[in-house]
Amino acid sequence: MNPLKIFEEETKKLLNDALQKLNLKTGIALETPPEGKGDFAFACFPLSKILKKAPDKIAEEIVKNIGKTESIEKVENTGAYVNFYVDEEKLKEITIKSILEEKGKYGCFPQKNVKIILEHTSANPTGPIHVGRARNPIIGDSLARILKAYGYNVKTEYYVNDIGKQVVIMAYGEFLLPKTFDARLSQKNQRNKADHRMVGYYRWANEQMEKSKEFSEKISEWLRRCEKGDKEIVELVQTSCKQVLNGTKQTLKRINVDIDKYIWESTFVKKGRVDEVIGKLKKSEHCKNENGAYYLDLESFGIHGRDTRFFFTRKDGTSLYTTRDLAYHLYKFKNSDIAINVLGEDHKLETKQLSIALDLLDIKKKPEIVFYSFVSLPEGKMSTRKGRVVYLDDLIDEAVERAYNEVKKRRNEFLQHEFKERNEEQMKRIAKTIGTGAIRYNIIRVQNEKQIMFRWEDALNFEGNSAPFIQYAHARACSILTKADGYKNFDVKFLNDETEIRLIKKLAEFPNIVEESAVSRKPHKIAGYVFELASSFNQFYRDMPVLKAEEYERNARLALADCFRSVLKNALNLLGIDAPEEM
RNA sequence: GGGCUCAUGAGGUAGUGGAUAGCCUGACAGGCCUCGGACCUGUAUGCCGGGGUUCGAAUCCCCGUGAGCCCA
Repeated sequence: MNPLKIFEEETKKLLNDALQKLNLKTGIALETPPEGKGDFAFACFPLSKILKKAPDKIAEEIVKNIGKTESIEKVENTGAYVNFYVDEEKLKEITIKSILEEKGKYGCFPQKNVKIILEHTSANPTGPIHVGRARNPIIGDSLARILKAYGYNVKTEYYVNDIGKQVVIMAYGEFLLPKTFDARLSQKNQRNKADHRMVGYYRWANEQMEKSKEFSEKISEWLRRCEKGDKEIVELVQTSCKQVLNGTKQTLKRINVDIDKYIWESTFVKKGRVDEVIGKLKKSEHCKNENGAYYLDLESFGIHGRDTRFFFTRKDGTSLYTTRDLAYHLYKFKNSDIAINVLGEDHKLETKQLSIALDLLDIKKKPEIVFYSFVSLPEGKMSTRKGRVVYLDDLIDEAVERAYNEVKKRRNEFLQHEFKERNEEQMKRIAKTIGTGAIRYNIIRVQNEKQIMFRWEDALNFEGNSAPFIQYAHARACSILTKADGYKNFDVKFLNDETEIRLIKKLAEFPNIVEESAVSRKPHKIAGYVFELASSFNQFYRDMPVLKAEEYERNARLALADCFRSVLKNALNLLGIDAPEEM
């Protein structure tokens, strides 16, 4: 249930009735007023023009005409605003009751029977995932969780680029340099993980290409054969890609990202889907030919300069990346109602071309794109080829290690009072929860389009606006509940402190936040909410003793703490961040 | 050169055309040492510049400046 919705509907109805009595016809847009001025507000400025009256006079008249109702306790105007105050007793009761009844389901919406294919990550399998692109799985996975909570049937997909120059370069490197090269690699890279091993071949082959024309030509030959579907080459390339992909999956698993399906680009060539696309595009009136290579002339679509010509075949008839991507999208639309792609900002032009080509193919559906900007280093953009990167694996290691040291230090202090045994296994688990949580949170809290400069001290921030701060609030609440050993017969009327009311209102907001975040496809809204929720709890925690309180207060406050930890856990779950019971 | 995106205290970041622009870090001044200090309170510093639309602009439009990305 959405507690606030009930009050919002009631407010709209009251307002509507009042406006009708005054013979006013206008849309009702409610705002959230600043603190201390109620819960919903209606601005009368636009009406003053129609009525030729001062807006505060109109507000006064509306207030006079507002009827009585159960849910709204008070209505008054401040200046040109009509402010509505909810009946707090009722709100408290509904909110606490909903949360305790629905538990993990609080904040979830009914199933919509709408299928979404959400493509994310889809990094070229030529090396480990680096921090520059780490936003992709984190945004994609969080968004998938949020959309599921909002009631969509979501399946995530990773599009594996196993055709194309980059993967051919890597495969050729591996082909030429088997085991002997491994020894050389291990000096630079101690991590025994397939993706970290394979990137060595990729880098080596790139160096050779720059040095030798012959080498470069050999790669081109392989690429041609690969694109034509030459069995031998395709298999070699796929074997290389699979190794890298295995490493990628492990890395993603470490940050709680699990992708439902891996779709191989080559399958669309094999199954003839790409040829179908090419055939249809050739029939378009915008199709032209230059030396045997086919392209679409996009000038009439408002694309100028060199981008006007969108090539979809080469001279030898083989397809290009975007052509194959078109075939992939036809598959997506066949299998879903909505297709969402999480892509780096470098794919913007390509996406535009794809969308026009879909029009020409008479496909009404278009993919929705969630773009994000890169995380860059102070010395420039990250590059796997140049070796100027911070790998996600290294960042995770560092974060988990730092978290472990913190946990150990704090536990030593804490255990002096608690006489508990220190458990190595448990500390490691907690460190993982904290370390990976910190990474996910620090990336997801910033809006996608903002460019982020990677700095170790920011990425590993454990204080203030960070995951550990939020997780700690959860652990605190859990600790109180464990010590209390249950509660019963609580009555919400004992929750009257300012900090208690504020916390309850925050809890009541949650379903609205999920909705906003899902509809706008902006996961960072959840991150903002989670922080505000934890802050509200900390203020309550400071002012209101729970365990030492008198029986009635104690029970009510325990119920509130219980609600808090439950909602916080649900919200963190939408971001793929674990909520530890101890830290 | 053309296109897309971004610009908010010292650094970082939120902000739905509407009320006093929130928050984090750092600085300074405090509280509490509690139910587990990864806490809480207060102070100082801010909407890139210039036009426009509007009763009202950080938010929308135009021009400029700077950064990122793409195409050449």
